[in-house]
Amino acid sequence: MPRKSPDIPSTDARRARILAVVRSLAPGEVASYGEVARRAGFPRGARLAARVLAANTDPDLPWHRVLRADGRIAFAPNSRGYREQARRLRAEGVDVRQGRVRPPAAPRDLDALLWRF
DNA sequence: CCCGTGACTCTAC
DNA sequence: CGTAGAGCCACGG
Repeated sequence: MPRKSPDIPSTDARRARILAVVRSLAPGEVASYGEVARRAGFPRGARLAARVLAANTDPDLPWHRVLRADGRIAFAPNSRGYREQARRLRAEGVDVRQGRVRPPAAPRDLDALLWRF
């Protein structure tokens, strides 16, 4: 018999897609919860991504490469997870300052680029 | 079924 | 930079 809703992926399927994206992050590469969700196909699934990580048990999952949209670590400052995440990121050469990862600098000649039109 | 609770995000002040 | 509110999604009571 036909399935009830073939179009909307089950919660399990969503969880799997989210995990796949997180696992695809290379060492030293970081992404926000929202970005992870988007890559997995869920434009508004930031909270979903967070939930999936919170429930994860796989010790090999690179969960530490996922941060808030502004580059800050999501855990409460100085909490267990906070310190652990900062430690893991630095171990990969990521620059973490005040619980925050340096955002990519804008191109120096961005203005020239825009005004050249 | 309503309601509270997050490893969230965006927009307005 | 900081706070407040609203939207968002899955879960558990």
